[in-house]
Amino acid sequence: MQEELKSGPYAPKEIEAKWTQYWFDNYVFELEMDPDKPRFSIALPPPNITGNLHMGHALNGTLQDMLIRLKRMQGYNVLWQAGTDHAGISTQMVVERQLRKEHEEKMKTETVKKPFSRHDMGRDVFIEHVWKWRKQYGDSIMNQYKRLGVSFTWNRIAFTMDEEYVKAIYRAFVTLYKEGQIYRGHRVTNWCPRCLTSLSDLEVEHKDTKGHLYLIKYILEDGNGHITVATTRPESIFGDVAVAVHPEDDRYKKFVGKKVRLPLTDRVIPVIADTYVDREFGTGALKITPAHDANDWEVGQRHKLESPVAIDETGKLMKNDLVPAQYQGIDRFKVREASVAELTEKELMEEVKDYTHGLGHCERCATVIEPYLSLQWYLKMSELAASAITAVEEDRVQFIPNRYASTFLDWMRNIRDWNISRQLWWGHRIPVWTCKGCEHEDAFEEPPTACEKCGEKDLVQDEDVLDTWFSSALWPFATLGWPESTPEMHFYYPTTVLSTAREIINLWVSRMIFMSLKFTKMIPFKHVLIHPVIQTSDGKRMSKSKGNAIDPIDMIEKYGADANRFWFASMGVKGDQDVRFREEKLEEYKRFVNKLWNAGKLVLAQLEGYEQRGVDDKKLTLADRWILYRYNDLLDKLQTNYANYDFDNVARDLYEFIWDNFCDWYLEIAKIQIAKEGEAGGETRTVLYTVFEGLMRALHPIMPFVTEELWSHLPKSAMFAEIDSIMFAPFPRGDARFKDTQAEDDMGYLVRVIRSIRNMRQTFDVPARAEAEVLLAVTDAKQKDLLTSNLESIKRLANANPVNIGGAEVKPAGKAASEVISGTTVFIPLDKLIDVEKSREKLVQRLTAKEKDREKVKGQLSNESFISRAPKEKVDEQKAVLADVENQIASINSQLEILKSN
RNA sequence: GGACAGUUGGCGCAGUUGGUAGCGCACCACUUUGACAUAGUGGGGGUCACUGGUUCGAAUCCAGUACUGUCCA
Repeated sequence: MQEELKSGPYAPKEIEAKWTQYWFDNYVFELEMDPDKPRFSIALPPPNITGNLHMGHALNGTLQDMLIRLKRMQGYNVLWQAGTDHAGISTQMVVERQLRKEHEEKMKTETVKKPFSRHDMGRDVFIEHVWKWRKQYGDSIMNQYKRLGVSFTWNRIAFTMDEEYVKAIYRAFVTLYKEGQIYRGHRVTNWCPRCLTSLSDLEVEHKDTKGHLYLIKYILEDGNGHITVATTRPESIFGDVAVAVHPEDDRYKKFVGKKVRLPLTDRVIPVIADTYVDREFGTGALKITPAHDANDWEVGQRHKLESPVAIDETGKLMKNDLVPAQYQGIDRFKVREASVAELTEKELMEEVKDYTHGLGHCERCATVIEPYLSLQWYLKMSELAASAITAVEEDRVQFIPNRYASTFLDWMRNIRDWNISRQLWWGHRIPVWTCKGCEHEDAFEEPPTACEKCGEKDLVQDEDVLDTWFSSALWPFATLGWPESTPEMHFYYPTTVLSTAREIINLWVSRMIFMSLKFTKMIPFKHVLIHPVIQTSDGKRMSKSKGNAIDPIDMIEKYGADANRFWFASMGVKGDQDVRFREEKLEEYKRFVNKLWNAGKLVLAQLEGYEQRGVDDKKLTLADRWILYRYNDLLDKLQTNYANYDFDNVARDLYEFIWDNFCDWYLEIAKIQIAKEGEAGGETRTVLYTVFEGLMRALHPIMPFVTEELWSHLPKSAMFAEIDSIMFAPFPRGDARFKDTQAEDDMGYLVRVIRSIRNMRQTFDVPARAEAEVLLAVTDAKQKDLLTSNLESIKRLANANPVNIGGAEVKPAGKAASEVISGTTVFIPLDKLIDVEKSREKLVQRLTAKEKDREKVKGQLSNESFISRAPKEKVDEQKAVLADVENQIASINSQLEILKSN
């Protein structure tokens, strides 16, 4: 890989393609299990096979990759288990849509007349089609991940429908079934009339929807008046079995036990009392429709009422005795309109109020959920939830940020039994068979050939499939081969950290915790990182349907993977719950990568023919000592910040070090030093090498491509002889030997002197190209020494020449601008001063600001309580500040004087 | 309705034990010197949402209010 380093600006596309190819060609993503090494493992939240890489994936992928690359470099054996999820509903919808389209094409040309139905096609044929689709498109998201540069353990990509994975699911199901934890129940569930399946509570999205509250009169059977019932769903009236009031509601007490006539039909139903009724809501009287409302169903059970179904699974009114003929087979929303008209006409509608309420929608297709009475499989939650609650309460599983632990706990403590069945074909079919002979029912890991009880061969398998989340709940251990006792399982389980979005805490994280505790007796991961959600630049949720989603692949094309990754890192884990996407940020980090690239070119040019050796402390200049100190300080901070998952600080510290310290100051001074050292060479090139080479390794987890490219061109010491990629080079650590706060102070002084000269030059409009004459009056011997030994730097970085250093008596003959820096007076003679007015304005402005500062500090120092009660060091500090401000004011004033006399 | 967050220069954000408010973009001025104009240098710009409290001292701690957002019901 040693062709020439490309000249010109950084070109991410080529370099990314080159190294991706290299990494795959060199099998760098294979699993290693060295018993002597520490372990680190992450299970990637498996993306949906129908999905494309979105911002959330890219952000989460970057954060995990940073950890994986860091740990790999720190000598850990790492496993990053990636793969995809079969996504029952989504995939079935996508394939059905495709098949329907093909079918409709056929309808145009052929004699086919009937519209598409998967039922006509048959279950087996349909599933074959889904598999075909999965083979063709199911891995596209994994390929998109490659563009981001993630270092998955690529040879272990898993899928929730893999043969081995399926075994885990059936083992889990059968175990729970045999323990009586899984049961079949007749319940009102969330039903999607479009997807024709039940959904769990979490797959229902509550959206505030404008609707109406209808106040409908239910006439008493005996003709003596009526009860007005409030409802949002008049079309469900045909499924009513009672009117319920609160037992202590004085308005309605007298009606309890009487009967009312159901409007629009002749049926007579009782008035019952139940504390479930909220007296404040509507009129305080509720219609009870057990088959179409989960709460009503509970009321119905308590009062031993029937549960007649009035709306079918497609959302149309039933064709039965309950429903008047004109409404039978008509869609629920049409019937709502029509029945409202009819009620109004018959003067049974007392009032229609505008009413906004949270209405459940199918998460996948946005259809309004129809609560529907049906037979479903449930997993009991009380026992499983208890174990997960304990694990989090005892901090065995920790959330980061910690506040999400309570989100988790609140949900777990109020959890209801989990509906795990879906009326779909794509997924893991429920492994329960019923004997046609004796009706004996049981669950099996392998399909049974004959009834255990009566020997009958004709057995029928349940039609439903399992909720996709049931299978993903096993992800961290099923991917490692459970229930088999595999070496991978022993080596890498429990995983170290799970990184995901907060919206998935209940849906997935909690379920992995209790499933893992149940089946492996271990927690699935120690830490749960919750990362922010990326919104649009105006703070809206990105969604494909709204068309406002940003495609991360487009952004990688435009700005490069490294720039994108750096932005993701800077968003980190903490901070705002929501992060707004702004393309300008990518622009900024693209420039940052380019800056690094150019710095790299300079460093590499200087290191031509350089042979690596250790730093000789005795030969170091101030700038050398300073940059080594800063560099090692950076490494220490990286250590801490990575340990705390403070990705944003990791990114910020690197950015500041590279741009502000290394490029702006050290590189500029290094050029001067190298020119001076000549061919013989001093320590500059060693320092340059030490810092830059280490920096590449320190930066690699965030920006794998540019660092790999630059590092590959650096001369290597023997230590790296066997290492063919920076990703296996050791992550650098701080070295206490380079801690040098004296260098920090001295360099700070030097920088301030240089800045003072630059500032005065521009204040007094000294042309940028002209060298300015500078006089430095310095009394302190050490300062004098510092200035003398760094004279070249001052000259070059402030474009000053000649620079004369003298004692307190030094003073320019003519007029001069001056400023006092830590006791040193900086003079610039101003014989050829250009624009007096402009300079005066600048000085006056600065004076005003300084005077404001002075008043502030003076006020503080004249406050007696401050003097007496604040710590002495703080008081002294403020006194020093005042003296400094006074000095600066005097200096500005004297400069104004100079202008006056000009 | 419940819970949790956020509110700092035009925009996006840092600010970890309370002690003269920082960064990036944008803006103004100067500079195309041999890593980089995707750059360098200098500069302007904020009573830290509001109210009250604790303290010698509050962006920082406490209470309340307003607005924004997320999750749950």
